Amino acid sequence: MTELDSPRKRELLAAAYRYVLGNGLADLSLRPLAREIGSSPRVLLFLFGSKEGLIRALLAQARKDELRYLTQLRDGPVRVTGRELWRWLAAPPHRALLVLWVEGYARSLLDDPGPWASFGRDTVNDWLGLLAERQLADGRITPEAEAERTLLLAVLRGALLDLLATGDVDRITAAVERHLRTLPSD
Amino acid sequence: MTELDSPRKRELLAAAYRYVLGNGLADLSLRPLAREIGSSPRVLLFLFGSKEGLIRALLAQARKDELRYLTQLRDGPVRVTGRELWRWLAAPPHRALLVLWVEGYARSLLDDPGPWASFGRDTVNDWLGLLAERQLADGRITPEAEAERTLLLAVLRGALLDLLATGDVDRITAAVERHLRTLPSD
DNA sequence: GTCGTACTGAAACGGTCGTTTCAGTATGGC
DNA sequence: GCCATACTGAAACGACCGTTTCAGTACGAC
Repeated sequence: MTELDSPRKRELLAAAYRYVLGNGLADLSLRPLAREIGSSPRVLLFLFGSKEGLIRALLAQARKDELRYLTQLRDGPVRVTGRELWRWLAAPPHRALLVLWVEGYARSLLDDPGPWASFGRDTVNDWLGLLAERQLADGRITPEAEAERTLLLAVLRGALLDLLATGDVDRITAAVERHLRTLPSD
Repeated sequence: MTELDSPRKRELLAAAYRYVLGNGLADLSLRPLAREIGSSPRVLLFLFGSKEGLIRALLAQARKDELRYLTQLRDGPVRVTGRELWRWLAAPPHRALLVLWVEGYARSLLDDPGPWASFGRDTVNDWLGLLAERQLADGRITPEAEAERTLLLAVLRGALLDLLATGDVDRITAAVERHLRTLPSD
């Protein structure tokens, strides 16, 4: 029952992840993927058990990428954290990851059970948890803190959706900034 | 080149739309769909030209559903409009439509060209346009109005994402309300 | 009655899918 | 040398896909 990774598995997962960032998960199929990353359907199934197992591994990787960034954020007041989060979300190199994120999120709303099942809820909790820590560090444990962080998360997610569809960085950044100014700064 | 609808086409589109609201668009396939709505792949292709044509018609229907609601909103200050929009988004009967909406949005970020292509951008503009009208009616044409409506849209969309994944109506409604209170009320 | 338009059924076509079968190779420990 | 472990290639399997072919039926117009 061990799910431990072999070196080859890690290597192919990384390559598949790169492929998926460019091509999306929706129409992923083993033969084209394998061809592109120098492998074969046979090997992918051997290493990941099934296509579903591979997708699970890919989504876990996406969530890990996201979490790795979140946990390395410097401490600071919520307003500053929010600003840094938005800078990260709006950075062009992260575009592909975030499109993949939206795709996983959308699928998770309908595919229950399945490899996508808890993806949406999980990322909501990841982010809310991070923001809650920041609020605690600020000494803010008022009952309004939950609404505050839920709202900030909504602003960031909603702005991200807008950005991914329209690309209007300036318009959307101004809107995010408008909200950040209502937050405690220290 | 006429795209005019025949009665039978309208009828089958309505049935297919009902089916898709329950089953999602991602794995839609003609045979199961046709079986469920009492038709056949042959007829669907005859009427819609191709599967892509059918999907286009379904997405147009979803956007029409949404717009029909938006345009029948009573006039009023932005704060009230925002509150009514959230009430609509959070209403359980609209859940299926909104999940479909997210699915279309996600696909539109990657499927260019294709039936999904402009879905995301279109709905952003639908909503921003509506909010701009409300602001004008309030006599607000300040340069900050654009940031205000972009922010309100982000709040609503982000809150919707949260709601669809977690179902925590109370927590999220409190967050939305928190933002609405910062808006002009008359 | 004949014609055009709208719709339909059954079956097949070529293709892709995830997965399996069977047969390997390469490597390192003993 | 031997054996287990890790990985791989080629080919096939059965299922399902969107689409096409061919052959209709129903019906109102004239």
